[in-house]
Amino acid sequence: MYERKIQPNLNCGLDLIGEVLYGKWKIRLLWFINEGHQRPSELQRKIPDASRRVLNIQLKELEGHELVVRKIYPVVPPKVEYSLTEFGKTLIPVIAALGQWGDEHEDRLRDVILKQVNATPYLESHQ
Amino acid sequence: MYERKIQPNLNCGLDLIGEVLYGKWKIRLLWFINEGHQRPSELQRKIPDASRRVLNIQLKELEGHELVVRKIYPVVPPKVEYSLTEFGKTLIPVIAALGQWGDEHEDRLRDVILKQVNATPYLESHQ
DNA sequence: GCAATAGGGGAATAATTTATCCCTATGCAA
DNA sequence: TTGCATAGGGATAAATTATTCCCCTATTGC
Repeated sequence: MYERKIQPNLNCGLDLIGEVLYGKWKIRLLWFINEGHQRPSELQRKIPDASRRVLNIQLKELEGHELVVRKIYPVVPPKVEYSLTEFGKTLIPVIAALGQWGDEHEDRLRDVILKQVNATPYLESHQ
Repeated sequence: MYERKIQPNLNCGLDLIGEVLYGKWKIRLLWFINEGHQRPSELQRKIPDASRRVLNIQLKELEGHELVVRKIYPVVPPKVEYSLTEFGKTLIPVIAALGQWGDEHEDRLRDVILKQVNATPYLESHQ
């Protein structure tokens, strides 16, 4: 794993939640696990843009932060299931609030985001 | 500015809100601006761990996403004030929910975060 | 023996984000 | 005249995060 060089800020609630929620796919992982998609391969299918590797890494971090638990079934081929801990479940309403705000302002958000992204002239075929 | 090479995902509300809220200091900027700390130098004092530069950059992005507006007073020395747009204000309850969850679980969070951080043996004095 | 399956890990590299350093400009105070 | 406060930008380095590629486990079925 990567060795942090800059100590995290842990001053206020926002710092703290940031520490456990940052990571490109973490929120979605929590969401899908909550929806019942518990096996790694399932999660991967739900989040095809992420590589298998990152999902594993982020799941491990979520586990370390006690938001999910990993249950291993001693069968062959191996079977693993993730589920939310009680602690992790308390995050669901918060994530729901985030998603709801995003959904409510979907059009506007898409608009301003794309405006930013396209602000700098398109480069392409750089080689 | 940095030229994105990977297109952002804009599929669901969570993707969208992620795009505008990611950035180490953005949430806190929005929060403090909402609290009435509107001038850049004030924001810097409230967030001493961030460099002046990053705050400027992230404020600019927030402005580009139409969450804040920047008002310039033509005086010397220059005076600038940021404030939330109506759109930005709609985010405040969401941020409050994040902060509240963090505050409620403060002790436990600090605990699991530090456990993770210190999991890998302390390196230090590497040179 | 070999492929398929399901879940993971290591190393190297690419992408992205933050931090550092230094520079511009104005008017006022010491 | 030097220094300070205010606001901001460019270039570059460093830190962090994510992606890619390849390898390993063990069993069942051909």
